Amino acid sequence: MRTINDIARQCGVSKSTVSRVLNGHPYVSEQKRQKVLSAIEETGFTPNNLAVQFRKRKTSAIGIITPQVDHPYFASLVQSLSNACAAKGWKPVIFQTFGDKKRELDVFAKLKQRELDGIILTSSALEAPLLAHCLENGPILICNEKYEMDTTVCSLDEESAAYTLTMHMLQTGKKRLLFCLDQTSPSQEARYRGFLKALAVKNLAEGAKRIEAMVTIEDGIRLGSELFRNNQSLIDGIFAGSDFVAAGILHAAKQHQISVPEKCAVTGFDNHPISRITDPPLTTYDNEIAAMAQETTAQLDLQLTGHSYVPKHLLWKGYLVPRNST
Amino acid sequence: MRTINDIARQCGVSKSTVSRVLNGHPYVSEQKRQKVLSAIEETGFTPNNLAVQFRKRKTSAIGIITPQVDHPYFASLVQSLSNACAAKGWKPVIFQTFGDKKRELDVFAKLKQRELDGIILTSSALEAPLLAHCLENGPILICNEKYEMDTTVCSLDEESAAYTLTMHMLQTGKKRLLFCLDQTSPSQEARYRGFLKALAVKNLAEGAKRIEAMVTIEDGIRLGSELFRNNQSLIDGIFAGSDFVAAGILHAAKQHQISVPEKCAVTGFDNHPISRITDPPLTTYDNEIAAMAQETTAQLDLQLTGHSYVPKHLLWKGYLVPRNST
DNA sequence: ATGAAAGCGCTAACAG
DNA sequence: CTGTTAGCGCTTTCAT
Repeated sequence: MRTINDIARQCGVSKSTVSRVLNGHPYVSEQKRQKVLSAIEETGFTPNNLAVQFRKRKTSAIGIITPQVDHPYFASLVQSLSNACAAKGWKPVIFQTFGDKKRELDVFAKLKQRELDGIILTSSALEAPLLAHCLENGPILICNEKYEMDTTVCSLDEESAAYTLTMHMLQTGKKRLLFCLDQTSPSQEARYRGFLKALAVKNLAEGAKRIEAMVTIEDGIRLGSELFRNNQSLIDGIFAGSDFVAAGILHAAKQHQISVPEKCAVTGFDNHPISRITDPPLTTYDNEIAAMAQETTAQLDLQLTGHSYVPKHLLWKGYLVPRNST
Repeated sequence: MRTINDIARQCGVSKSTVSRVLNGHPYVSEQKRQKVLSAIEETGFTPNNLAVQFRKRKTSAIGIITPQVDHPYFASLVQSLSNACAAKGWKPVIFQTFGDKKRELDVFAKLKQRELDGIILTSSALEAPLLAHCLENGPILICNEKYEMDTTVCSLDEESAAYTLTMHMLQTGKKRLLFCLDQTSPSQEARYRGFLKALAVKNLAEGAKRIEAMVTIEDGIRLGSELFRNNQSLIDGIFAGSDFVAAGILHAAKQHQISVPEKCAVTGFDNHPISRITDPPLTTYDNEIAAMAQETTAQLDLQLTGHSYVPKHLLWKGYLVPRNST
C-alpha cells in the first residue's frame, strides 16, 4: 500500500508538505501543491484513514443507536437522523442493540475510545444511573426517548399527543378504553399519563386498562382476536400506540364483524402510510420526526464545535390526523 | 486517557507483556497475567481501539450497503444481515446510499483503507464496469441483487418466483397483466423475465405491460386510482413487486369498487405482515431472506479466513403464498 | 517468559 | 514556505 512517504519522495518534498496539501493548509507554494496533487492523482493514493483518525483522535463518525431497524417507526427515525448527519458532513453509523445492554455499552465504549465523535441515542436498554454514567464518555444526545438526563434530549410531546388522541375518542362517547404500549419507557409512560389525564377529565380514570408489548401487526391481530372473540368485549376504544398494531386490530375487528368505530374506536400513532389504507382509515397522530432529528444534529454540532454549549430539553408537538376509525 | 504504558508501569512490567495479556498470548506467567488483569480492572483501562486497528490493519467491521433503511424489504434484509454478522463476532456497520454513487464509493474506499474488513452489498447504484473495478478493493460480497460479477453473489431466484406468481394468475384466466418494478436492476429484470416467460407459455407475451418506480403504498394507491378510475381498465391482473405497493393498489381498487380478484387480480412480493391484513388478503411470495443472509456471511467468513476461497453464485428459492387476491 | 526496540502512516510543533 | 523531529498507542520481532 502506498503511503504519504512514497509520494513525498516521488515529488522530492517532505511528507509534511504532502500532509499539508492533503489537509488544505495554507503556506504551501502553488508549485509544490500542484506537483503533489498530480502525483496523488496519478498514483491513486488515498491516505490511510485509520492512521489519520488515530493521529487526530477524531473520526467524524456519529453513532446512531436504535433498538432495531426493521421497525417502521425506528426505520424512519434512523433515516431522518442519518440524513441530518450526512448533511452536516458526518458519517452516520447505525448500531442496533435489540434491547441488549452489552451491545449498547459497546457503542458507548467506542465513543470513549474516539472511534465515534458523538452518539445519538434513540432509545436505551440501560437503567437510568448507568446511562447517566455513560454520558460522561462524550457527546451523547438523545433523540426520541424522553430521559431525564443531563444532556440534550429531543423528544416528542407524547403526553400531549396521547391526551389529544384520547380526548378525541372520549368526545365521541367512548368510555372503556384500552391503552397499548410497546415496551415500558419514559416516553411510553408519558403517553400513558396523557391518556390517564384525558380520562380523568371525564371521570373515567378508574376503568383504564393497559396492555404491554404490542409492537407488530401480528400483535394487533392477536389482541383484537382475543378482545372481539365473543363479540361482547367491554372495551369500546383502543389506543393502539402504533399504526401497525392498530392495523392488526382493525383487521381482527373486521374478521369478528365488530364495527369500527361504532362498536369500538381505534387510534394509531405515527401516521405511517399504512394508516391511509386500513378499513376504516385510521385516526392517528403525526409527529415531526424530521424536525426533531434535524434539531438533534444541530445541537450535536454545537456541542462538537464546542462554543458555549448547554444541554437542552426540547419537545416537539405533532398533530392529530382524524380519520374514520374514531 | 490511560494507555498501555500506564498500566505497564503500574505493574512493573513492560508494555509488551501488557499487550500479550490483552491479546491472550501464551507465554505470560500466570503471576504477571493476574497482576496486569487486576490493574486493568482497577483502573478501568480500555485499549485505544483506533490504535489497535491502525496497528493491526484490521477492524472486524463489516459494512452493509443498502439504498435505504426505511423500506420494509431492505430493513428486514439489513436486519438479517446484521444479526448474521454479529453472530460471527463482527461489527456490522450499516451504510445507506440512497442510490447515490458517491456515497457508495465512499464506503468502498473504507475497505481499501481497511476501515472495513469486508462489505456486503445489497444493491448498487454503480454501473457494472465500475462496480467490477471496486471489487478489487477487498472482500465485497453481494446479497440480494443478482450482479454478474466475479465475487460471491447470493440472491433470490426472482425469475422463478415471478414465473410462479404470474403462472398462478394466468391459471385463473387472467390475460392482461401489468408488471411493476421498483427500479430497474438485474434482479428486477430477472423478475420481469420470469413474468414474460409465464406469459409466453400462454401465448400472451404480446400484451405485457410494465411500469417502473413503484415502491411505496402511495405509489400503489396512485397507480390503482389511475388504472381503476373509469372502471374500464384493460388490465385484469397486477404483479405488484412488493406487498406495500400491492396494498396500495388493493386500497384503490376498493375505493373504485373494483372487485379483487374477479375484475382484477393482484399479487404482492415479500410476504410482509401487511399482506395478511389487506382486503382481500394478498397472494404473495415468501423468500428465505434470513437463510440467504446467513449464507452470505458464511461465505464472507470463508473469504476472510482465507482458506481456499472461490466465488460462488448462490440462488434461493422461496415459495408462493396463495391468498384471496388471486 | 519477558523486555527493548522498531515501527504502523500520519500530523503537528518547531525551527529555520 | 518547508523540512526535521517527535510522537499518537499499540503490536511484533528479536534477543535474552
